[in-house]
Amino acid sequence: MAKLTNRKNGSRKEMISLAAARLFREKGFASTGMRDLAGDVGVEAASLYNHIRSKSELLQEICFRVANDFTAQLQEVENNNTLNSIEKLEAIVRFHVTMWVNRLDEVMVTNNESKYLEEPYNATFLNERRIYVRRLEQIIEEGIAKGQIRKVQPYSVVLTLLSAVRGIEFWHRTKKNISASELEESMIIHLVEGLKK
Amino acid sequence: MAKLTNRKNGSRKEMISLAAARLFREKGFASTGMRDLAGDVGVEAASLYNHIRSKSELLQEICFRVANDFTAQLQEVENNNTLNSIEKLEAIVRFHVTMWVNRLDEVMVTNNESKYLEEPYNATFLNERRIYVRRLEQIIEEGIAKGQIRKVQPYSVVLTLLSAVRGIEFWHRTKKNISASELEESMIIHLVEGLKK
DNA sequence: AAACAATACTAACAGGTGTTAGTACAATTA
DNA sequence: TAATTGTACTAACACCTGTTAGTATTGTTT
Repeated sequence: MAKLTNRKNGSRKEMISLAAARLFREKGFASTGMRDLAGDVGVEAASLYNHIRSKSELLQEICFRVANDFTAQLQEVENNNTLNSIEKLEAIVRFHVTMWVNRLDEVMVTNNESKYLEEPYNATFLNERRIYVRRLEQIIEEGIAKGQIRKVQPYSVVLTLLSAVRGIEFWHRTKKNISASELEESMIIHLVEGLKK
Repeated sequence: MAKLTNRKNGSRKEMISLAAARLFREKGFASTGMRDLAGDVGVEAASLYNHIRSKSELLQEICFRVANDFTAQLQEVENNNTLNSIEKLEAIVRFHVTMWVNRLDEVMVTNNESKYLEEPYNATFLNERRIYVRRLEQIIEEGIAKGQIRKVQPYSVVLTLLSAVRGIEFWHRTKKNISASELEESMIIHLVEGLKK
């Protein structure tokens, strides 16, 4: 029965994870009950435990899935030698905007609820984030050294870039005024253009 | 006994509110128990109710205190006719940075936990925020019309400005690399300078 | 000294929490 | 067909939640 069941199990678990991401975003991790989640999936709370190990596991999977996607894309950009430093930053910011636009639930949960990760996951997560920030700083430092980027405070610029896209959270509530691509272009101009030398 | 008691009561309540802000930020509103809060204040949970009406009331006071401070400062800037549009934006961003640096607990609670406000407070809060954003947009629109600001998407720029300062949250954990004033100058240059025509 | 108000305490409440045990049923595999 | 596996259910658990009632203690005001 292996394959069919695994497929079924997989899709069921995906449903649960998707519903969890939405609920964790809307109500917060701590305020989302297993009975809420079960209701959304259309099942009794106890039945969830045929598919997941715990509520915490759901949060772990969301946070590290998102973190891995960000890290993988950063790796790609770093390896792409056809891009100069500004173009690298632009590619990274565009990816962040895309993630916030297309995967709001997961990304917001990762940003706002990761503190509820149990140890050692929380420590691992914070460490990965620190390394991610450090790698972005290095791109900026390299750009400054090569004369492609203005003399700026790399750490401060990274913080600003990473946080600025969080504004997309509010855009999501009232999408009508401006399209996703307009938003993306506007943010690129505002955040990246000014770094050019 | 009115005055002395009120003073005592006031300071006791301030202590509770301060501890609440810190706990709400660290653990989140939902995960902060009245017994946690009481422990921090050095008292039994039930004793808190001699000073406050409910857990919700604590959140309300924090959120609206912060919201009022932001609104009051915006009012001042709007009324100051010696400032052009760029200078107005700069003053506003500087104030946001200062608030995030000096009153992190309250500001973060206001940003991250306001969704736990009970109705009608939640609706009122969201409405005030919408109006605040709208007023910032108007400053930008006016600056564009007067030729002081580049042609940008006002809404997108406001979202970016308001969210970018949230990066200060992470700076707070490791203040050592860069001072508050360096951070402020860096953010002003990155976020405001590029808007000049 | 008497009265009062503020504030702390203990005990208890009704309801909610994540999770486990045990069981029944359905579909798939041998 | 028989055995196996996945998945749903009900019932229950130990614990935690914000809050109230009732009471004792303290320090201040009349």
